[in-house]
Amino acid sequence: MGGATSGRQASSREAVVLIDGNNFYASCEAVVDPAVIGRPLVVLSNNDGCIVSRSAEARALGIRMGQPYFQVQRQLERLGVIVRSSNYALYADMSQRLMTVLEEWVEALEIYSIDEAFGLLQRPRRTRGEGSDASSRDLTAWGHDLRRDVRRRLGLPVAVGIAPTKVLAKLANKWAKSAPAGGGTPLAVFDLGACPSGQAEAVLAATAIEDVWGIGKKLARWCRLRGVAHALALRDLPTGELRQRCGVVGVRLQQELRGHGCLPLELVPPAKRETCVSRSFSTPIDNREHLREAVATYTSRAAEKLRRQGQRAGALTVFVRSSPFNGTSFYANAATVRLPVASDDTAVLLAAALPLAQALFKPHKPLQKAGVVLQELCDGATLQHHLLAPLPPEQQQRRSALMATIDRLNRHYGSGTVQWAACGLQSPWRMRRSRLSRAATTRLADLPVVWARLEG
DNA sequence: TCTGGGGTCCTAGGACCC
DNA sequence: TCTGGGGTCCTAGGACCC
Repeated sequence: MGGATSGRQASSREAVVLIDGNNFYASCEAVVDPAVIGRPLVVLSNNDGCIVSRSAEARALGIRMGQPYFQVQRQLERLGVIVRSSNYALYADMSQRLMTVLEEWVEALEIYSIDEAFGLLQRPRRTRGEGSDASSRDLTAWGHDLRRDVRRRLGLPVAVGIAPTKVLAKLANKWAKSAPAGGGTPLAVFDLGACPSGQAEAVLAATAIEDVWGIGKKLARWCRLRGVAHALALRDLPTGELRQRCGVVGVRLQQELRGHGCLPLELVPPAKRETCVSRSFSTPIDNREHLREAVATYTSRAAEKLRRQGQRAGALTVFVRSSPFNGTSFYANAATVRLPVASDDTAVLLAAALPLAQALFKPHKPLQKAGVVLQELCDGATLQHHLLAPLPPEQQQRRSALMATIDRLNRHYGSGTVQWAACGLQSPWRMRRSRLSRAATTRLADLPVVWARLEG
């Protein structure tokens, strides 16, 4: 078993708060290009594949999340919707700024994803003579202050959900963002923990089972068949039955719905167990050389991530697949190698990955996607010297210094400034990002690189 | 023509050991 | 002769998340 955990559970006097960015990617685009404020805008996934974020105005036009772009391209043009390729450098930077602000507002913060974080804070004690209204007003007012601060400093809209547990905080946050039954604007801040119990139950009863955190497609279908249509019914389902179908995960979820916290806040992100880089190709790959280039590119990106995380990999998997959509015979395959000694050296990882790419390629099986997964990750500081090490210690140190220099150059002058020859240049399979926003909050040096790609 | 990417956790079942 | 049963480790696959 692992060592000490960094998790922290809310005490009975504490509240869990979930803060997340509304339409985060679309909102980031509006921050760097105020001309789009108030206009319908969508952000596309990698390769300009699907819609992954919509401004409120785009939502109001009935544009659906996850919809393939090519299916709605015409419609978007007709409606005058602004379309952006995803700009992860921008979103990651805005995310970091957001988290920095949030840290000032809570006692402990768990960064849960690029656009959301859980926090812990003390629930104000009720003084004599005050009803639940007073306590509610306190944290709700706190939430509105926080929203104003984030809006003023970053230009981002956020919603705030407050409750005794994480699952309930997610639910409260969803409630805060949904429009009230009679119409009107959403609350933006909602404190479930301050409601009288009848009112809290009404909120649970109004939350569709599909909207409960932890209930995905499969479990939602089972719940519906079982007559469990909303969060309240799930909360009150016999535990034995839930355990049968969903195991401990389901039981924990139910406990959290009942207000008994069993998902602690992870205050220090746990070390990654694996790291993956994968992409779909802009055009299918039907040639061995291109697959080698793609796998080399993903491997060197994965190696960079590994070094940034301060880790080494003990095993490496390459996977490939054809398109699942075009009806012809589907091909998917993967191969794994163990490294004799865990490594974070791009050259070592390339030497392991390229033969796998070679072996996985099949003529007449055009590939749509490939990826590299680094596994059996361990702390980079340990395991420096080993009897089986391929290089003597002083040469290993020179390799590490070389990697660090390459990483510095790429960070400073833009990704791809220094790269391995095996990665190829100007290859036809590289990602499509035809509508990338230009403005960057990150380093100026990134700008020429972006432009060069667009013009090339 | 064109349908995202990167993770985690849990369980079941087999191999192996004593 | 007797052919048990519990533990651990590993892997594959399923389900979920944003």
